[in-house]
Amino acid sequence: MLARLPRGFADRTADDIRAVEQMMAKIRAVYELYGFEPADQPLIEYTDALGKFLPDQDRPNEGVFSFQDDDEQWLSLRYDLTAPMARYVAENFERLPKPFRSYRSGWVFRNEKPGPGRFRQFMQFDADTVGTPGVAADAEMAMMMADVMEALGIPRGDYVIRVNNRKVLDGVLEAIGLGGEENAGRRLIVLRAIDKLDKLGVEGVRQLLGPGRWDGGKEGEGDFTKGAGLSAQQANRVLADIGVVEALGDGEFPSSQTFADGQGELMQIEQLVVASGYGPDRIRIDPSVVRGLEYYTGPVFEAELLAEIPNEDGQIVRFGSVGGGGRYDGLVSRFRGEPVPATGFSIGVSRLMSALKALGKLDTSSTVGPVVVLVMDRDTDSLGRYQKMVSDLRQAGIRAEMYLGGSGMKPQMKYADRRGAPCVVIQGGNERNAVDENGNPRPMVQIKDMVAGAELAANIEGHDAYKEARPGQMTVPEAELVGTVRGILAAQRAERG
RNA sequence: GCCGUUGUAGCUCAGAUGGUUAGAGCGCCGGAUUGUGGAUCCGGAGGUCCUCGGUUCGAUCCCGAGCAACGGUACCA
Repeated sequence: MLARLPRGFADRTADDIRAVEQMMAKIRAVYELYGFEPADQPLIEYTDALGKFLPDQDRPNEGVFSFQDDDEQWLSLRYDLTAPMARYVAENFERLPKPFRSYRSGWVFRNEKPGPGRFRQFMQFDADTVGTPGVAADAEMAMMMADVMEALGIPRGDYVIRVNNRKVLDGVLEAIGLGGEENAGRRLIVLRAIDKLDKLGVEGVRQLLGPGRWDGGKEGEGDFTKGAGLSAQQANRVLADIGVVEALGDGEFPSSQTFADGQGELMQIEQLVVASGYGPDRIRIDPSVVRGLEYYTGPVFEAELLAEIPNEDGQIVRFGSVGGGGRYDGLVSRFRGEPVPATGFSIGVSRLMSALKALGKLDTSSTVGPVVVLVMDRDTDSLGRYQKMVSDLRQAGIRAEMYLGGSGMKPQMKYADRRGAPCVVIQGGNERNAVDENGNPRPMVQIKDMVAGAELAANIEGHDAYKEARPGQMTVPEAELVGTVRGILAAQRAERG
C-alpha cells in the first residue's frame, strides 16, 4: 500500500491554514462593511440544480464529481458557490429580504486536468446581490473587489478590476452577422478565442477566429483546433472592437443596438465608480474581458494582479486573474417563473494566497510553538511534577506541552527545536532536590531560551564546548517558572518587532 | 483528449557498451551511566532502478505496450 495524494489535491500545512484564515478575515471584514450577510450551503447539491447539464450514464463525471444516491438521483460536488446560492435563494425566496445581499466561502471541486496553480479542490469567497436589476449593484461589486484587494495589502497599481459587458460582445457578434440561434456554436468559439488573448496573443486569437490553430504553435505540431471560420474582415472587426488592433475601414459592418446598450451600461458604471473616487488606476473598462462563458448576461468583471511576481524558482510569473464575476440574470429565475436579476463575484482564495505569499504580503512566519517541558525522569512522581508545570503555564495562557514521546534528552531537544518552542523546561534530580543556603528543600528548574540559545551557539566551536556552555539557559526556583517563561516570551516578542 | 519531456533512496541527481554487491550530496535515525538543538566527527536505516511483456546465458540499461508525473494545448457548465 503506497501512501499517495490524488493529483490535483493539496495537503495543507499549519502555516497555510493560518495564512488563509488571516486572509479570509480581511475579506470578510470588507464584505461586512458593505452590508453583506454570511450564508452557507452544503458541498453537495442535486446535479441538475448546479447547471443545465446532467451527467449522462456514459460520462457521469465530466467536469464535475458526481454520484448516485440510493434513490438513483444524481448528486454532485459543487463546482462554484454561485449555483448553490441561486438554489438557496430560489427555494427561500419569500422569506428573504430583497435585494438579498450575502457572502459565503468554501471548497469547490472540479474534475478537470490539474495544472500549476490549478487544483481539483480549491476555495472561493463570494459575495452576491440578488434581486437588483440596476448597474449600481454591478458598480458596487467592482468597487468592493478593489477594496478587498487593498485590504489584503496589494498596493494600488499592482492590481486592476477590469470591467466589460457581455452585451458589448454580443453586439459585436451581431454586427458581423453572427446573431441568431443558428450561430450560437460559432459565437461560443469566438468568445473562447477572445478569452485566450492573454495566453495566445493577438495573432493566436486571430487564427482561432479564422480557420484554426495548431496546438504546438506551428504547422503540424500538436492537435489542430478548429476556429470560428470568420473572414479576415470579420476577425479584424472583432479584434478592433475589443480594442486590441486598429480598426480598418469603417462601415463594412452595421453597428448594433445591443452593442450600444452594453456600452451605455459600461458608461454608467464608469460614472458611478468615478463619482465614488475609483479612477482607472483601480477600475478600468476593458472590452476584451470575457469571463465565464455561459451564464453571464450583462456586466462582467475580473480582478487581475499586475505585479510581476517571482516564484519559488525565481522566475517571473504573471498571476493574472484572481477573481471575477458579473451579472447572471438567468440563474435564479431558472428555478422560478419570474425574472430574478442578480450580480456577484468570486475570489479564488487558494490562488490569491499563493500570489500574496510570493508578494510577501502574507505573514508566513509560523506561530510561536509551545513551551516544551522535557521529561528527564519517568517515575510517576516526576511526571506529575512536569504535568503540573505544563498546567501552570497553560493557566497563564501560555502554549505548553510535556514531551510525550519515548526518547532521551537529546531527541527531546531536537523535538523542541523542530516544534519552534520558544523555550524548554528542564528538571532532573539535581534541580528537583536542590536546597537553599539553610539546607531546606528548594526545587529549581532550568529554563532554556531556544532563540537566544541558537544565537549564542553560533559562536561556539566544537561540540564539547557547546555542550558545556549551555547557552541561553538559566536556573530559577520552581515557583518562578511561569514568571520567567513569560519574561522570555516578552523579550522574544520584542525582538521580533 | 492531443503533442512533447521525464520516471534510479524521503529530496536533488549520478551511473555502466548488457555482466557479480547500484552510488553521491542533502535529509532522517543513533552515538559517553545527570543529560542540551546548531556545526564537526563516527555509525546506521532506507531501493521492485515505474509496471508488464519481449530479445538475451544474463536487462535498471535494448525493443514493445501500459501507467504516472511534468509542460504545452483543448475542454472547463
